[in-house]
Amino acid sequence: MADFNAIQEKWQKEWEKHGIFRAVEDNKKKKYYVLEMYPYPSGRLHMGHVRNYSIGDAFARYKRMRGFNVLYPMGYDAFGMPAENAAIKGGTHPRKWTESSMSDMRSAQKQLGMSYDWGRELASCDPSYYKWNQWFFLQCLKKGLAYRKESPINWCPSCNTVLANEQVEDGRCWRCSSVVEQKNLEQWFLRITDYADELLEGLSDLSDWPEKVRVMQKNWIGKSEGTEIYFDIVGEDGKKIDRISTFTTRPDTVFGITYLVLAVEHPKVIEWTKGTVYEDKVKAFISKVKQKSLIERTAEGKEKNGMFIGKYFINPVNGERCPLWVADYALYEYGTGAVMAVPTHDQRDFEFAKKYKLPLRVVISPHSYELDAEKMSRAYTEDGVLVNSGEFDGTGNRDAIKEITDWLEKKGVGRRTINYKLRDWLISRQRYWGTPIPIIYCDKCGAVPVPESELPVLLPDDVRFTGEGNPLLTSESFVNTRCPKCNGAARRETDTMDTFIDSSWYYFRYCSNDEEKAMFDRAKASYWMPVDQYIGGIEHAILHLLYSRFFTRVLRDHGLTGISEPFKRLLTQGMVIKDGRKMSKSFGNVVDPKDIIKRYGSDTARLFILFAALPEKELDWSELGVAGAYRFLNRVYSLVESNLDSVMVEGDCALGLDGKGQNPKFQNPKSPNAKDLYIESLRNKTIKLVTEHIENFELSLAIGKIMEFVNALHKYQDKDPFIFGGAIRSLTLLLSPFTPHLAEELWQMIGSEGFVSVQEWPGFAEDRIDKKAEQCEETVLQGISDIREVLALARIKEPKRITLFVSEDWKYKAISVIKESLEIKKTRDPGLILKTIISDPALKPHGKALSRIVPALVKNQSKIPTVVLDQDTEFNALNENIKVISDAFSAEVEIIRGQDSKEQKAGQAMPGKPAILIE
RNA sequence: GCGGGGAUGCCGGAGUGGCCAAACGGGACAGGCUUAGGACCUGUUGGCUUAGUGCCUACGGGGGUUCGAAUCCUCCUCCCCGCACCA
Repeated sequence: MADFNAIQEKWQKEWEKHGIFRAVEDNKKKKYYVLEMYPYPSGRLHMGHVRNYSIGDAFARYKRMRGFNVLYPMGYDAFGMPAENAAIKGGTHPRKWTESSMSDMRSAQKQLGMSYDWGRELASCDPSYYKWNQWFFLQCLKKGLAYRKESPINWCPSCNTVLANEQVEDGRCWRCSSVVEQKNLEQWFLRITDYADELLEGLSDLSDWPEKVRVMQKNWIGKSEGTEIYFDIVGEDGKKIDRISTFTTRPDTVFGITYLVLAVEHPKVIEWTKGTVYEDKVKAFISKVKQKSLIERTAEGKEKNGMFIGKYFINPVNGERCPLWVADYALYEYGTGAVMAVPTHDQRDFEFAKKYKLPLRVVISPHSYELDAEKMSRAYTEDGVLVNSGEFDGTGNRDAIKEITDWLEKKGVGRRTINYKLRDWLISRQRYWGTPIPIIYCDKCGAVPVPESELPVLLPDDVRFTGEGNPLLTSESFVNTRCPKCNGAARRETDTMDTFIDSSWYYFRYCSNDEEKAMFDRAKASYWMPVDQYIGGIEHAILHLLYSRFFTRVLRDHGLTGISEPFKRLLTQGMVIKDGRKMSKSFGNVVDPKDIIKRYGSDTARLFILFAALPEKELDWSELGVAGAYRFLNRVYSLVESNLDSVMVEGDCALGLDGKGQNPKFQNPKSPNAKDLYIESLRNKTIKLVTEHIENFELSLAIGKIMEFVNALHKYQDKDPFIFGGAIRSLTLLLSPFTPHLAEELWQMIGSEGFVSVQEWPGFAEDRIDKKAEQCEETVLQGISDIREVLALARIKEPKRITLFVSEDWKYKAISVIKESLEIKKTRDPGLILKTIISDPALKPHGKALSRIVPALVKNQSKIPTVVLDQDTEFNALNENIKVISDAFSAEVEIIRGQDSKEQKAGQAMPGKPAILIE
C-alpha cells in the first residue's frame, strides 16, 4: 500500500521548490485564466471549498498540459462581518483574526496540492488593495455614478447595518436571517441602473454561462416596456389640483380603468389629504401598513387593503372621473408608485375591486364568448378584441397597445417608457471591518471627497467593539479631521463599503497584484482578462456576478480595460450534501476535509469529490465512496509497482495509433496480437474520451473512463512492454489533473523525466487508420459485439473486400454500425441522394436509415473498396441503395443471396446475427 | 402565478434514435487468497429460464412518431431551485 501522505508532501515541496506553477505574461503563448470565487477566510476549509478548488485545479492543470499559459491565482475576501463579530465576542482584533484564518486556509489549500501561483495572492483587507476601492469610488463620484440620497432602505437590526436590495432574501438578511426593517436613511449608492440595459443586453453574449444564471439576472434587472399615462387630479368640486403619472404595460385596457391606487409611501397622498376629512384616517392607514415587516407585506395570498383619499382623476381617453385610492399593493419603488386599475383585466385589481365594491367594466372581449362583468370570478387576462373603448372598438388588443399609445403620445397625455426592477446599489455599511468611504463632512462645505493624494484612508486601530453601533464612531483620531477644502474642523464618513465592492474587481488585481500606481496594470490585464473559466456557487448568481459585470463596464468607460464582460465561461458548482441535507454545523453532518486528507490523502479526497457527481450537480457525501476512490488509487499504484519490469516507456504509443507512426524501437515478433491491439486502441479511445469529457466539464465521466482503462490494464495478459509502458505513461498523464501527487510519483517510477504536471497532454488519433500496422494477422470475426473492432482492424489492414452478412433484423443496425465505425457523424443534410431514395415509395422502409449513411459515406470518401450486404429478396429497395453506394464509390458491390452462401462465407455465422469476412 | 432544472436498477449516477437489461463507482451475494479478520483478486447482481448469440418486463404515468424509443413529439403527475402584489 502506498503511503499517499508521504507522496503528497514530497511532491508539494518539489513543486514549490521549482516554482512550476508560476504564471508569467508571454505574448507568444495563448493564455488561459482559471479562477475560483475567492473565499471568505473563515478559518475553516469546508467540503464546498474542496469541491470548488478540486474542479478548478483539475481544469487549470489540464489547460496547462494542453500548452496554455495558465493564470490560476488565489486570494481572500478578507473584509466582512464574522471577523468583527469575533472581535465583539472574543476581543481579538478583526485584523488578527482574519490573518490567522487566512493562514489556516492557505495551508489547507497547499495541502490539497492546488496549483496556484501563490506569488499573486491578495487580501482585500490590505490597504494596498482597498486603497483602490476608495480611488474607484472617487472616480464614480466625479462621474456622478456615486451619490448620496435619503431613501427607504433595508436595515438589519442584528447586523446593525443597512443592506442592498440584493442582500435581502424573503424579507430576511442574507447573512443572519434576521427580519429586515424598513428605514429612511441617507446613504451612498452606486448608479448601477445606468447600466441596466447594457447589463441585460450583455447576457445574450454569455453563451457559456448556465442558462439559469442568465435568466436569474434577467429577471432581477426586470426590464419591462410600457407606457406612462398622465392623469389630472381633481377635487370634489371638479377643479384640477395636480397631475400624476402611472406606468402600465397594458395601455390597451385604459378604457377599463375604474379607479387608481397610490403606494402608501407616495408623498402626494399626504399632500392631497392635508386638511381634509380624510387626513387622519389615511395617516392611520399608512402608518399601520408601514409598521408591518416586509415579510408580512409581501406574504403570499395576502389580502389587499386600501382606502379612498377624497380625490378623483380624469381618464384622458374618455373624460371619465374616477376615485383615487391609497393601497398596500402598490409598490412605491416600482414604476411611478401609482397604478391605474383595470379590475376586469388584472387579477390584483379584480380582487381589490371586489373587496371594496368598486365598479368593473369589460374592455377586452374574448373571441369565442362574451364576458359579463357581474359574473366574472377572476380577471380576464388573455387576448381579445377591444369593446367599450370608443374609436378603438373592434381592434385586437395587441394592436391596440400600439395604437392607443400613439394616440396618448399625440395628445400629450402619455409616452412610451421602459421600467426596470433593478435598483441602485446601496453600498454604505455601518460596520468597522471594511473599506472606509473616503468622504469628509464639513459644516461649511458639505460632503467633501478625500483628495486622491491622501489615499488610502486607513482603518484606525483605536476602536472599541461594543456590539452596539458602528465601532468606527469610537475612534476619535479617525472621526475628527479637517476639511480638505476649507481646513475647518470636520468629521469623516464612518460608514464603510459593502464588501461586494472588494469582490467586484479582485480578478483584475491578480493580473498585477503588486501594482502601486493604479488599480492594476492595464497591459497585463489586457493580456490575462477576461477570466476564461470562472467557478463558484450559484448563490452568487445575482449579487457578485452582477456587480462584477457592472464594475467591469465602469472600468471600461474609465479607460482601464477594453472588455465589458469579466467572465467568459461560468460553472456553478453544486452543493455538497450528506444524509439528504446540506452539510452544515446546525445539522451536525459536517465532514472536515482535514480528517479525510489525514486518513486517505489529498488525492483520494480530490478524486472522490470529482468522481461522485458532475460538477454542477449536488454531491452526496459518502464515506463508502471515499473508500472506493482510495481503493482505486491503490489499484493504480500496485498496477504500476508490481509490473515495473513490463514497463518500457518509449513514447506513448508503440504501434502508432496516435497518428505519429510506429515506434521504430518496437520489435516484438509476436506482436501485435489481438490483445495488444485492443489495449492500444482502448488507450487511444480513452485519451479521446477523457479529453472530451474534461473540455465539457464532465469530470466524473472522465474519471470513469480512466477507471475502465485501469481495469482493462489489470486484465491485460502477456504484456508487450512497449504497449503496456505506453499505456501506463498515458494513464499517468491522464491522472495528473485529478490526482497530481500520485501521478508525479508514478511518472518518476516509470523513469520519465521532469514533472508530469507540466508535460504535454497525450494526443490521440481521430482516425485509427495506420498503414504501418499492416502486418497484423488476417482476422475473421463474427457476432455483433465484434463488428466495431473488426471494422477498425479492417481499416488498419486495408482489405480488398469486406463482406458483411446481415439478417433482416439487423439490416438497419448494421448500417448504423458501419456508419459509426467509419466515424461518420450524424448527417443532418442528406443532400441529393436522400431525395432520390425517398422519392420512390418502394424504398420507404429503409430509405430513412440508408439515406443517413450513404451521403455520409460519399462525403467521407470511405476507404473500404467493397461493401457487400446480404439481403432478402423482398427487400428490393436494398438493392437499389447498394447501387447508390456502389455508384458513390465507383467500386464493386457484390450482393450475396440466400442462406447457403451466407453460411459458407461467414463460416460460423449464426442466424439472426451479422458476420463479417475480411479478405 | 412566472421562470429554470429534474424523475433511470438496492444506492449515487452515466446514457439523448439501433453494439441498451443500461457506463463507472458503491452496496449485496458467491468463490479464491489468508490461521482468522481486513486488504486484495475473480465472478454474479430485473424476472423467467430447456441456460442459448433465448423469452418477458423495465428508464415517473398516458398517448403519438418510427422498421426500431430511456432517448423525439404531446398531455399529465410529482420533486427541487430562483423570482414573486413588478401594474
